[in-house]
Amino acid sequence: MRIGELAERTGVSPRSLRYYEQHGLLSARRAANGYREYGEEDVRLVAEIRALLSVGFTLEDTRPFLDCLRRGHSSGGSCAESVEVYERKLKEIDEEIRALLARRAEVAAQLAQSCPGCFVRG
Amino acid sequence: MRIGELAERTGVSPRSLRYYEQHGLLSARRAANGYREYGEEDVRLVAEIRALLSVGFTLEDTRPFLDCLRRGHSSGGSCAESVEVYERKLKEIDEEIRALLARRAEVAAQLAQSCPGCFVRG
DNA sequence: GTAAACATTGACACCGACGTCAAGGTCAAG
DNA sequence: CTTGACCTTGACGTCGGTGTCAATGTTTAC
Repeated sequence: MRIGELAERTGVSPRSLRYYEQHGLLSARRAANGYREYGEEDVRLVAEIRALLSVGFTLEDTRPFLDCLRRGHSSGGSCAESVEVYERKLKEIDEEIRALLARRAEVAAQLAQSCPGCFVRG
Repeated sequence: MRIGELAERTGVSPRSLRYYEQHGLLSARRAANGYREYGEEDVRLVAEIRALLSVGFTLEDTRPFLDCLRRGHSSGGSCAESVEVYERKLKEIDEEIRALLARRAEVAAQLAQSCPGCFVRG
């Protein structure tokens, strides 16, 4: 399968696939003419990348999951390294939520001060 | 007062002050030599910018607050336009919080599936 | 007089995941 | 042979608020 087909089957642009490869997340053997050649398993790898990106992981975060799949695991998250990433991300998200709640309180307080009549639900 | 003094008094770099001016948030008359000349009121304006940036406003968001102060109001938030910005920001923050909570749930669910033994507080 | 500190404008660098364009090679169908 | 669809690499643009450097002019202090 060449890059166009993989792109179509995964819904990911060729540009992105090359980008993933450039960062060592995907690999492809080359045909005689220099074209990238992918196998069926790459569809799964790309799907894993997208699933993780969609929940806020960075590309770098996805690396352990791909390694895990390549090692033959049926789930990318079933390796120790992946679990560590999960837990780190949960911590990061919790921290972001806390920061946002604090910001919300500050903004609401400023609004209340500037505009005593304005009612702020929350 | 020249830019260096204003920078020192507000704790904002000269670079940032020029950037604010470039985006029409601050203005300065020019001395004969081309140097920017600021007045006392600019200290207040810069403080307003920083206060708002620190709670997550963009530079553009601060514009109504500065206009409000220039119109003579003692608080930058006591004009209708500013209140609108406050309310918009609260909505944005609430939306971000909701999105983060949703992401957290997704990540926790993925982790639970990959690693049934892992306990996730929250 | 001269060095240090300060001012000016302009422009590049950063971060991340791409979109998009450029300039070209490859290949199947007509 | 030609058109057009597909592939290649390389490089710039995005977004925001600066840091930093360059090259040059000004003021201040000794």
